[in-house]
Amino acid sequence: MNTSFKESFDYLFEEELINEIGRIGVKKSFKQDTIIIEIGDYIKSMPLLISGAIKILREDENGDELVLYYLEKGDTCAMTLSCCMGQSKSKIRAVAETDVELIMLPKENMATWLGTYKTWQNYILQSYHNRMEELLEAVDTIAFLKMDERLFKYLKDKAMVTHNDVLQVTHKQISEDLHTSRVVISRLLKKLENEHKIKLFRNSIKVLEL
DNA sequence: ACATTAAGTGATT
DNA sequence: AATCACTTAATGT
Repeated sequence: MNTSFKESFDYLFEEELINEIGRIGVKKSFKQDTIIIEIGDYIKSMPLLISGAIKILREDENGDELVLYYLEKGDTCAMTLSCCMGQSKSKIRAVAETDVELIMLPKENMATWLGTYKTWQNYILQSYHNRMEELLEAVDTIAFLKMDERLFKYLKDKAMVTHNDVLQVTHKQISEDLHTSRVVISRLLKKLENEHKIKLFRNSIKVLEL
């Protein structure tokens, strides 16, 4: 396999495992905004994220979306893990937030590796732990924070995963991610701008306070 | 020049 | 916080 992969996982796994992943894994790329996993998909392999960021969404019966959390380099998808264990379908949608590179591993291997590689076991358990934390954070955000705080957190998160304080996004797109209306977003963004936390442009927003 | 899309705003619920 | 109705500004054809 290639060097970008090693760089990403060097510090996580022993050499043997790295080599095995290199042998078995299949590298895939996704362009920005493409859907990587759709709700209802059966999952036959699990992804390891090498570069880029992935947005994890939930959707209700009307097709309205809500962003749960982001995945970054070195992360894997906990939904995939639980899908691989059981035989259930994906209950979330994964969309490439930026251009994405990842390695697909057949689900058969990830089960056997749990026994053979200590570092792998650690990684999987740790991933579950992290995802769980992020999920709780997402619940807190939705349940306890007001819309303006949610919005600012959303902007900061987005700036974080893209490593760019200038976000290429319209008010309408934001309202869809946060499951609210465009007018509300426009108003709150205006307020944030007056508080000098952000700067507004057409089709983009610069985050000033990170 | 005209149509389309993004964004701003007051009023109402 | 959501919705309506309307305005203004930017951009594409």
